[in-house]
Amino acid sequence: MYDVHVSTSKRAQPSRVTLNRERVALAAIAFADESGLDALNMRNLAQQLNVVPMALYKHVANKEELLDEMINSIVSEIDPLDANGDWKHSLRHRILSARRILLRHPWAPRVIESRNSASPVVLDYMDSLIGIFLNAGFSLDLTHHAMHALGSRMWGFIQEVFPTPAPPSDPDQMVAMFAEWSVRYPNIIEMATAANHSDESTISQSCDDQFEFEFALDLLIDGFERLHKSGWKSLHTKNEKTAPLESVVRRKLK
Amino acid sequence: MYDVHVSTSKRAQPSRVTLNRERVALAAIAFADESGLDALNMRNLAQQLNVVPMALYKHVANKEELLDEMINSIVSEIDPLDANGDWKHSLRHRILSARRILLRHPWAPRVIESRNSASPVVLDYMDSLIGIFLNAGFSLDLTHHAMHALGSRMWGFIQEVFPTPAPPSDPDQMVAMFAEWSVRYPNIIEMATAANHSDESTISQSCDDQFEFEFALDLLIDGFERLHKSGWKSLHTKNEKTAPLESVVRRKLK
DNA sequence: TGGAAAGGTATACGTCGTACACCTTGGAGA
DNA sequence: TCTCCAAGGTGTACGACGTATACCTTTCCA
Repeated sequence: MYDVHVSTSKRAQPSRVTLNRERVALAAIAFADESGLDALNMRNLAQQLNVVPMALYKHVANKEELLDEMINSIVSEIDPLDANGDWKHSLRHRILSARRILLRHPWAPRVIESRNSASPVVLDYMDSLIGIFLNAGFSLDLTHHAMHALGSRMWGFIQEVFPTPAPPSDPDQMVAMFAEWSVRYPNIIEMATAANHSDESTISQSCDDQFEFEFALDLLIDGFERLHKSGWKSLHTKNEKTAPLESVVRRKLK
Repeated sequence: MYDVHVSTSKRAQPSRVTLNRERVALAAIAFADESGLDALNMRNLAQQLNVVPMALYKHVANKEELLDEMINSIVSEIDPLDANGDWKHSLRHRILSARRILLRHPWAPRVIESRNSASPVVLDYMDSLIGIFLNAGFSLDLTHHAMHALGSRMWGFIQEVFPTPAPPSDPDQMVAMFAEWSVRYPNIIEMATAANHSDESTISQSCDDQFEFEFALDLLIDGFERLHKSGWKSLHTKNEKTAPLESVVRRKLK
């Protein structure tokens, strides 16, 4: 599987120009980049490729698989691991590379979150991140918790839930809204308008997503480092039941 | 708006049993809890309420609005802010309360992430979290970045992206998979089976989501505290353009 | 040269959200 | 008491979408 363009011995490449799984995925990515994920459906994509909708099903089993393939394609663009440098740099670099790619494909977070199992390409990426921790001497459990703590940030994004609505364009309405919000949501308003109240503050209306991302990422990474250096171990009570995978495998192997 | 059950002076409550926005939302929540979000559609929900699908549209404009209302309903269950106690406790308590509610409604994260603007109920909750920081003396910009850093965690969840697939139930297949993965994803396997390799480790196969959540939450909260105590200010270059909301309001008000 | 496999096509079905026109019911004002 | 009207429920139908199924076409190897 996933050997998309090896030409098998059974059959050479057909001379006729033809679709394949990769070309379909790339077209889908381009289409989603341009027209948005909601506009991406099998009919539109087929039209884009000058083909009838059902033709796509010769290359992907269904739409879910198409979405999987789109994610595979962009995940494999993430910068490969550079072995040089300390773990903090490697980790940070890898994650920020993932982020750069996601910024080019704004639909990707939604698609990633809707997947329900990881493909080999995705597992490769996760494995490499885990490897960064383990090679730096992190304990297995700290590594485990660190990966969870990164959450979707390890994919280069966090979902910004509930963006506050954009202020209305009509000035009168804006003033009305401002007045109402000042009473009902005083803290939101205070924070949102901070840029003009204090020269020390750096918040602006259009806040810098990249900065926010790195702020949280570094907070976490520094936290990991501190825990690691202090020899942190979780006090978490041990779950007695044996891990099913491991136990069965042991039985079979002996 | 949102005055769902005030009885207007124009018309008393009809004696006939009748639907209203709230009953529709509650039925939708119950249905989604029981049958999953995918099974929630207007036809099924109508059937649940012994009513024809189009009847629902007398109470919600469309399905999106129904989803909004479902979120409103569960967000307003979050424990109210307790003024006593220090900010860390208040913040932690509020967020863990949100989490408890989400655990009862597993569909909620997906719905929350699909909303594209915050309702008043949701803004109330955000305002109260911001208030916790500000009342503790946090600077406006640190508060701002802290809110972003919490990300979806402030709603009591993080999306667990790409859960590794469950091992196959057939033991032979499981062994095969284990062997393959050990080669291709050595770090994942090492971490996943850590529980059985070391008595010091506390990782088990079914890892404790609640622990992971609190681990990351506390890591962030401790980070916030450290930055606050050290008088942290962002070095982030100031965005010169004036905030549009604020500037227009100032012009109008003077 | 034949035939099978790969790849493209045509038609059609089921599910879903929801527009639109309609009917029913129950109180408020005459 | 009658009337009317608005709130609320109904029935039908349409368009968008994913995709099953059967079919046709091209290509290339045996």
